Amino acid sequence: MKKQITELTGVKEIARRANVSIATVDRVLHNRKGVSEQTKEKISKIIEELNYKPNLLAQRLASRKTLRIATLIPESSNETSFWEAPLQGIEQADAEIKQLGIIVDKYFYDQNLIDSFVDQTRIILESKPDGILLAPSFIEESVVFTEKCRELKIPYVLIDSDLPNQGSLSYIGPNLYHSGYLGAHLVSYLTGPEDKTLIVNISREIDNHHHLLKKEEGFRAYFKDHHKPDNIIKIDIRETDLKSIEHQLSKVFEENNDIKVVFVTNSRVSTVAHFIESLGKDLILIGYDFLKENIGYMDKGVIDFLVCQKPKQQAYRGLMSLYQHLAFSSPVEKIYFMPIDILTKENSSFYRN
Amino acid sequence: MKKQITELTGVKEIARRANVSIATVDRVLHNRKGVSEQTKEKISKIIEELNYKPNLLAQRLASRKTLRIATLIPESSNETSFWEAPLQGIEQADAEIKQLGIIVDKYFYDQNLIDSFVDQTRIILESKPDGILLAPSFIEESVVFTEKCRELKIPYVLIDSDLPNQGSLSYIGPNLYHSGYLGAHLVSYLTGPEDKTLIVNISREIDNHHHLLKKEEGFRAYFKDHHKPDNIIKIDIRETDLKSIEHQLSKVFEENNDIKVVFVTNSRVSTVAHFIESLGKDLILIGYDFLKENIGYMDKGVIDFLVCQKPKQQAYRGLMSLYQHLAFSSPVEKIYFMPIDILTKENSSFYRN
DNA sequence: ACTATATTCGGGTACGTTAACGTATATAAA
DNA sequence: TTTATATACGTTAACGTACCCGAATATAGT
Repeated sequence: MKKQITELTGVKEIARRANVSIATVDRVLHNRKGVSEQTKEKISKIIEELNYKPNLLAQRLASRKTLRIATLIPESSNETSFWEAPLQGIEQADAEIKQLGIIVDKYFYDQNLIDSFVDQTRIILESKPDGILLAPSFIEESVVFTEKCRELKIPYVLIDSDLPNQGSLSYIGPNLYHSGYLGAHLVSYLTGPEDKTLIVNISREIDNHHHLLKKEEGFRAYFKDHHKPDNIIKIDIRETDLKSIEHQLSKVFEENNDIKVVFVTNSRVSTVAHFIESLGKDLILIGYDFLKENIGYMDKGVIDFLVCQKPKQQAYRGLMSLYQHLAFSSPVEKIYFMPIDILTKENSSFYRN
Repeated sequence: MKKQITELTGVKEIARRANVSIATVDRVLHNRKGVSEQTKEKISKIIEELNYKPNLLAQRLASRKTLRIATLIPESSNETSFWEAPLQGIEQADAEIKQLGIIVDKYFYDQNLIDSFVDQTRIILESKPDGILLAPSFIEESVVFTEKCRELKIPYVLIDSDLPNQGSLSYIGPNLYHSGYLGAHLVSYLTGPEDKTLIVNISREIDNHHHLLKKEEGFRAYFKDHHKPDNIIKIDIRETDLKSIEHQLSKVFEENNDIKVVFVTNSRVSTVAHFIESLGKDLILIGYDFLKENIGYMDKGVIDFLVCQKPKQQAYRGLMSLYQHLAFSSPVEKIYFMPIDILTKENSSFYRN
């Protein structure tokens, strides 16, 4: 004897009301073919009326297919540990959805080797994943890659930096311009009219240099917009080893002794901190990203502010929205700008990266 | 003919290996009685070996019981819209888990009427929910309530402010002391040795005044810890209407004309902003919370910084961890301090409350 | 030895959905 | 008309777990 505790909703109920079998209901739900226009309409109407929402549990359970998502981000090098955070985000998301029939394949490339990026994209495409999470450091190569994805109808989500007009499912990351703008806003509180500000870009040409340029652009725009004198000096350092950096910095400081604020446009601020500490001057130092090294210098009082954009969350969110999209075809925000967080010595210990 | 695509794990496999029925395995898994020591041990061993993890989807699907969670927070009044955000968080979580067999019952109390709080707690207890999310504004009454919850073995999560040592499942909210400490840190960047700072507490006695005191404590502690002269004036305003506030403020400013920074210890900073704007002085104003009114004054440049702790997230997280706990008995962080976010004119539009 | 009761266990249905497979009917081609 | 072929739809096993119900066996009481 079957006890029917059946809800008043669900495919069964729809089928009952429409006087058809659940299979037919299923067909219109997934608009597969094999249903006459007439019955299709009838069923659709009932679905509407009942405001039917499928039971996600049952859906995933019954659907035998396991989804595969590939992730491609830089490996964290000994030069910067920045990419540890996104990796953690990926791993957290992985842990949460693996029990739901999703497999996450992680791929990495060397930020200094374009070829490694291209290689990995090839391997990924061969594996034919259902979705891709991508940190597109190399712009041109990424464009090529994402075009192929679109051909193959593989949805992809970008994190950390955007490729405009490339039809990604979503971009999740910073608004670089505004984060620079914010940096300048902070600086404006901290400087008098005589003080000079030094902008430091540390990056090999090969990196996604535009990242830094966007920030600098925002930074300068602030002073322009507020009609403030921008006593700004700028230095581009193209060798990312400690020695070159210190060498170049000391040159700048010899030539300018009225620098009050130093604004470093990326996470390599800790090396600058190292230099400034040895300099012994009382400067204000602003940089980017919640890295152990940086926090260390902030706790010591060498770094004053860090601007940060939750890299771990970016990756986590990216994977999750990919999952939501693939598993339940739920809508995804096309652009999700991360909040621009300001870290100081006094709130960094509460920060969630 | 049954096609068995059976995994190598799952109750079926355990049953097969142990040479028993799945019902018996189920008994062991939920350690219900009705299994001999012998077979119990045998099964347990196999479970261990296979490192069996139940399929959460199937588990929830098969479990007929729907969980009920009650939430109790202040209603948002016309004096402050602060509690709109937590309510949004509750609603978002509700939307996400309602399809998973969870019912969320929302209750509200008037922050100015203790009785309304007590009434609601009584009603909640009568409804015998499986879990409770609570914003415990009234300390003593909340203690009484949570004690009853413990007697009835109903787990509860606290948000916004903590009841120490009350055996809650979790506290999710600010670390008030540190948020005050951070405020002082910001102030220290913005003041010279001669400048005075005004602390403004706006709150009826009936509110959870300790909230403000904790912040003030942290604020003062900063100056002490850093051996800075604390040119601090403080004012307690016990009438929360605009008129009283302006009256009291103007008195203070008449008596002190060297005030440089104003630190308001809660979200009512917008009323102070209104006053300061009319005053026409170039002061630095720091306050709390991402409210429309406050953001308005920040955009106008009257409020310089807002400290904020994601009230929406607090409620969302609280409900979700309650759900995770009840549905899957997953572990819950006992204390989850929210990040202490710094908002300025330039990053507020990217903020996620 | 025979009933009464407790203990231990298996069979089987249900949760809500998917999808393979089969059947009936309509339409077109011979 | 017969046969092929597409179209429309229904039946049913399966996903992995929960738990009711009853059967088999053991133990105790007379």
